[in-house]
Amino acid sequence: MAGLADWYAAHGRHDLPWRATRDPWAILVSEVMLQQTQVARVLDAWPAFMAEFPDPGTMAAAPPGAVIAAWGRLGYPRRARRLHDAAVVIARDGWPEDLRALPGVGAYTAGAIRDQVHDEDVPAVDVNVRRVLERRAGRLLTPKEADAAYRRTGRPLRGRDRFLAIMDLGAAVCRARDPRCDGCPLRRGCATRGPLTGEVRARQAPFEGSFRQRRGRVMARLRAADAVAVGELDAEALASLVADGLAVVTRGRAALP
DNA sequence: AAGGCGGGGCT
DNA sequence: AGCCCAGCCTT
Repeated sequence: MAGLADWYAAHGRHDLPWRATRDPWAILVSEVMLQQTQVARVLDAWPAFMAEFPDPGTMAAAPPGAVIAAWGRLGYPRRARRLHDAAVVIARDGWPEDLRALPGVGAYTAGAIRDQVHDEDVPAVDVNVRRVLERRAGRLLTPKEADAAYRRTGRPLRGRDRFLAIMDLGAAVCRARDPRCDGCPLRRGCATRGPLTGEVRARQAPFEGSFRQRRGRVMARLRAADAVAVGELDAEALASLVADGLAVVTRGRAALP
């Protein structure tokens, strides 16, 4: 069986448009969009979004609401709000040494950007990478253990290629459901060769009828119009959006900030 | 450590 | 009718 490097060369997602650039802004946008959102949906949204906000200065000069509107139905609109906040920071101060100083950028996203932009070789463990590492190890891993396992995986790949190869393997082969172990380049040395016993994921409450759905409906109204009479909207959901900086209310009318 | 936060595609 | 998704932030 060929190694991970050969598998990645043949089966990696080399078609994804944000992989064709090393522009940190373009990659930051893609990573934030990809937080808890499938690749296929980001693929639909990223090009037009980048055309509207090609650099941090352009986004910083726009009101947050323009970014929230452009975010569309990607979900978790607070990501759009934080991305605008990040753009303001970058436009004013430049890129911080520690990317986690940017709103909406945590340990994973910071590592993913460093790997992809500068070809650094730092662990970036998302749900896909974690699944690969834990199944290979045969047990659940703490964050520190996962970082150590990451460094032992995929050699001689390093940096950007190591990150993307493990990521793609997790998405296409070492899948959450129905893993395709027969075609896995890491089969040799894998402890489980299948789902890990006790591999559980926090289950989310049903969306139908939820407060999240109510918030989403108000967001959709605000995206579609310049302003909406407060009386037409779900008051609790609107208050929650205002608290998150996703809506403003002036003189009885609600709008994007 | 746990809970909140969209929305859609796939089974 | 669930399951799962390139997480992050607050409590």
